[in-house]
Amino acid sequence: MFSSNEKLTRLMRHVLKLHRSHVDRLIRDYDVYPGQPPLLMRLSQQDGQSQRELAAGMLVKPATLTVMLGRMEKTGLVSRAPDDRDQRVTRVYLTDKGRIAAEAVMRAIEEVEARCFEGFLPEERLLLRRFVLQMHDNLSEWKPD
Amino acid sequence: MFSSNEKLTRLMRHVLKLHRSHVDRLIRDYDVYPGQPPLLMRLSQQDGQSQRELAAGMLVKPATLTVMLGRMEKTGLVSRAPDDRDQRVTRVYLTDKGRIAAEAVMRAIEEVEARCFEGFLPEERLLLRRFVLQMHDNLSEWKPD
DNA sequence: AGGTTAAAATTAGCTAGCTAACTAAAAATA
DNA sequence: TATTTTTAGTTAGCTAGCTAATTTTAACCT
Repeated sequence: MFSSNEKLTRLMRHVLKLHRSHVDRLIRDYDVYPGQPPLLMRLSQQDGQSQRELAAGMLVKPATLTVMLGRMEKTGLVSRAPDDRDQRVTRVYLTDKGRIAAEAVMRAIEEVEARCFEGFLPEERLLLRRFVLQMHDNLSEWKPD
Repeated sequence: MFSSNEKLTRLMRHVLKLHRSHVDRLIRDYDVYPGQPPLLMRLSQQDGQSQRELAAGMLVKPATLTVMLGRMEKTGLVSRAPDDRDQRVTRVYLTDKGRIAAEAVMRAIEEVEARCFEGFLPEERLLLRRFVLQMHDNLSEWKPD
């Protein structure tokens, strides 16, 4: 299915697509849509972050988050409240429903991740991480000529 | 920036995002939008494929392609014509403009790919491919319990 | 203090991807 | 042959992501 001159990045894209669709399937009953798991994870690690902080942590643009949070507020997963000190910033909180969803998401991710790296030795996992980090450094240090 | 308990898949997602944005930047002058490079590459390898074949090769749903091709027809990168034998199938062809864009895309991808794997030994590349293939197999053989 | 600059969030408008429901043509079958 | 089933493609409606422009509030600076 994947010939050996197939670009590795294409293969990686496909793997991540599978990863995401598995997670989606496992949390289908929680009103959580495909892009939202990372947000729920971050909020359950630290509740009440500003949208800017969340966007930075999720490597996503603030505008993307604005729309996403609007939807999640509507489905009752999060609530928003302005910061006391700085009226510009909006802080985001998990609702009870959101907390339940976040735990389901956490379990789902752990499960998919475990499957994904089944058969990997610990040192292979480390090596893989080193490779991906090197790819990251190669691409992020690259200023256009 | 990426703590060692950060999920590896998240890191991979970020790397692919960088990869895509670099390619986008390099082809900015050819009316080619982010999802279109894979399509142009496939068509330049074999012109006149059916939409179904293209969708399967790109690992994308046919409905996605319908919309995408509509846009690309409008920007003049591709043309569509019904198959002679089977009136259900639509075949897709590169225009002259599309062929020029496809070559630019090819150069851009090669350039980014080269950057991405700079400093990798050939055997490291192979090892990485083996890892990613194993991830792929782990996730695609997984039938939900 | 008052005017300017910077920062946080939103809005508008686009592309990409999905699912589900539909149409039309070909193939299979009774 | 007539009916049913399968296949290719489209349409509608959604989420996710982006950029660019706008608004509002805080910070800065003379």
